[in-house]
Amino acid sequence: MATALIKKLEGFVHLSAEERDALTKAASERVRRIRAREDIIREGDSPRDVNLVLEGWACRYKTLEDGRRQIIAFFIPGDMCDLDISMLHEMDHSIGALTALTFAEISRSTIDRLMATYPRIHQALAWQALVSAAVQREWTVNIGQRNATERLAHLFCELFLRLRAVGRTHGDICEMPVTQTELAEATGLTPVHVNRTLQDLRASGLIVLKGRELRIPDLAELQRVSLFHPNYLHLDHEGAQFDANGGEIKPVVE
Amino acid sequence: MATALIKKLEGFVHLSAEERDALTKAASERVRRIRAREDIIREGDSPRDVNLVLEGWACRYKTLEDGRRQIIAFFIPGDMCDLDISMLHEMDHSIGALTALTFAEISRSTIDRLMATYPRIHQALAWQALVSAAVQREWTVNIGQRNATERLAHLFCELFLRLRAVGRTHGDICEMPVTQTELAEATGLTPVHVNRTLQDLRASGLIVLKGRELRIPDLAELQRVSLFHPNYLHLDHEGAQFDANGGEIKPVVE
DNA sequence: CGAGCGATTGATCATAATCAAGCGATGTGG
DNA sequence: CCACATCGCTTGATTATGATCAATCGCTCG
Repeated sequence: MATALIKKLEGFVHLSAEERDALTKAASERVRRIRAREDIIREGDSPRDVNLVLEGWACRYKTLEDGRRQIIAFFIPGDMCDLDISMLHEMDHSIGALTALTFAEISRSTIDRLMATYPRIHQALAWQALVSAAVQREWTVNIGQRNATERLAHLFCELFLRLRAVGRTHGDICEMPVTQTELAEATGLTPVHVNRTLQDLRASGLIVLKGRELRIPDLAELQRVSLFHPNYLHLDHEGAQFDANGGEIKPVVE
Repeated sequence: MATALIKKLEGFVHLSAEERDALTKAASERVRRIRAREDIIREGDSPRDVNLVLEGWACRYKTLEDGRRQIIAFFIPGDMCDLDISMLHEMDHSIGALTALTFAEISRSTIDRLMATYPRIHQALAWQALVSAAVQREWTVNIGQRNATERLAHLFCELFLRLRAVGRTHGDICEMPVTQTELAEATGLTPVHVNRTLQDLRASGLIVLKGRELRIPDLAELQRVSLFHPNYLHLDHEGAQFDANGGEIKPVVE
């Protein structure tokens, strides 16, 4: 089921029933399940299919030869790993599961057919690729300029909004199935320092984090302390002009 | 003149004379010059044309409301700023000149026509977009995991190789027309610390940096100390199968 | 029950930030 | 042509954020 992807894309453009079906079908072709900590693909491998996360979380990461690891991106349900990386001969990073993971392997040809047949899907996927790039840029800012508290708070804001965009929040609660070590790897901090910073955030009432669940009692306040601005997520239905429900359809521009 | 761009793209695929002409023509349509520190476009603006750097350096950056600035990317001659960002309604970052800058404004329609007419150009530009994304990822790793010495050394390695790919090196020398403050903004360090770290790098003979010129006496050694691996730049003529000089031409896959 | 993992705590250390001042080159206006 | 302002670089002293090292605790699972 590609409900998360469809929900996310519909935040950009309304899809027709046919288009939704086509996406669902593509995402059902080949469904794989792996356990937490297994890799989907590793640095040095040659890229194969496009992977769509259906259930669970994954991450993109790079490892330095002395073992330091940086998580470069989190993938939540509805996220596609590298729509077009197949043009490169060799992966320059790895993708691994953070939790038990269900994902769809979608072949290059299926994606191509999908995009050729349904210009709106092409548009929507291209838009998602742009948003992913914007997220990557914001991570650079986050690690480069924000202190530990801001970094973690900012990451929580981002993940909460992204989860909400795929219908994975319940009120002010979302899942947060990552270890403190993984948060550390994503933010460029040490696990010990993440632990202490989380305690600060909890003590100030900004987050309620327990087990694999995060509650954000006051999102606006958490955004304020982390200097978070959601503009880079481009969540505001920008593709309305391409709607399935009327509105002109601009030529697909890539 | 789009020689830098052409040189760079030809590191990926050989272009025909006609294709080179088409690129040169597109890059001559509208040439603009601005002074150092002026912006090409600012966060909040709506994206317009594609900008191609012809001469000088520029950067992509984001500013936090309290004034902290992170440089997210450097643009050197031959670099295009956001091939396809026009799909977004609003810039989530700014692009500014680091030096006196000459750049070509290429309209969306010209780019589209170029890519539609010349599949190899489409391929090559798409490849460049992927490389830019890979560079962005590596910056995340750089800032997140490397210490000050490694970060600066790594940045120098990257810039040197990118400059070499556009024919802008002379032996082991390249231009480096950025201030220490800008290096600080790019690496997430303070200017003071950049200054001291540069002194260390100079003292250990790894770099000779003076004025706006950088010499790297032993690139392999600089790569070693910065844990630099050039794989993410994908410089290895990966698009040979799309060559103008024989070789099958695969369908454009975007 | 023991192993292993993730979270937590304490103590200490180090890298890098901050604050403040000075230097040298460049450029400009009186 | 000199005085002065500016900018980028450099230096010193001090501070602080976050890293490191090491150990413990609680929980789950085989």
